[in-house]
Amino acid sequence: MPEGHTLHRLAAEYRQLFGGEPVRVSSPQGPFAAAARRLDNQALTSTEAHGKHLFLGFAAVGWIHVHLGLYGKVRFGDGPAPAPVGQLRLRIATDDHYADLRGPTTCELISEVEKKAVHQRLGPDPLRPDHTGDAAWQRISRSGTTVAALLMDQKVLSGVGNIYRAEVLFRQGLDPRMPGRSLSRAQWDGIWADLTVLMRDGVRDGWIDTVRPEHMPQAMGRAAREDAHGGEVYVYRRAHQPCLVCGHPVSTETHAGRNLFWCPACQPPG
DNA sequence: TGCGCATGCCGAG
DNA sequence: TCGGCCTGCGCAA
Repeated sequence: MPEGHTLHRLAAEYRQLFGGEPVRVSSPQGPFAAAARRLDNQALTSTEAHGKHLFLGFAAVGWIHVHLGLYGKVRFGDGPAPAPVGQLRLRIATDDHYADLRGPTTCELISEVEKKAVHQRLGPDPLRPDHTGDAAWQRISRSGTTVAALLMDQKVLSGVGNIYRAEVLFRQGLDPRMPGRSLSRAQWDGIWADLTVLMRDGVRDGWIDTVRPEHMPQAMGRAAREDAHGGEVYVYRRAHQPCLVCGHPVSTETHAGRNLFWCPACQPPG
């Protein structure tokens, strides 16, 4: 489930399992093998996430920059790592733990300067305490692009994917197709504040759960509501099903190549 | 068993 | 705006 909360969880888990100590680094297949040899037996000194980007810092060498894309996954395990199976891009291991990275869009060794350049092309991240929504507002308030597209533009705002986009706009009662420039400052502040809450919950829980208790269907047990994305949501992938608040069927359309979901009654135009 | 789709992103046109 | 891509899942056949 690679939206921003996933990467912040990964940064914390890599830090917890491997931080401060020398680690074995290997890349059994693929173009990262030479870089892995340079990192092998170096200490992992820091980890951080910005939006959907993960950075693993080795002070003596540089940073591993990871982007999971749509398919990438990290699996952590206890004990000595088993023999690698299949396409394994990056393994970090000690005698006690291992972490296997598969299928990422990006896994590269970069310098401090290159890392800065990545940060500079990303918008503020609601999960980073040192970020505010101001820079995003500067872009959004002057744009004729839809709010739906702006929220997914990582140069404007980082860490929000299709689920958080759909859910925050529902919770704020905003039509996803309204242009950024017709959003009020108060509405933007509401989006940013709500994203901060929702995404922090996502980091804490490991899944995206956005439905307020008063809207939770009584009949739904925990097992039943944990579907492909993990938690319970208002509109994401609930096309044609009744809105949990008003009962109107949830709408869907392809918008800029991605599936968009909203309730036309709770999120009216204008 | 194989198909289509998916929470992302890029480059070509 | 579209196709492509590194994977994994649910579903139909």
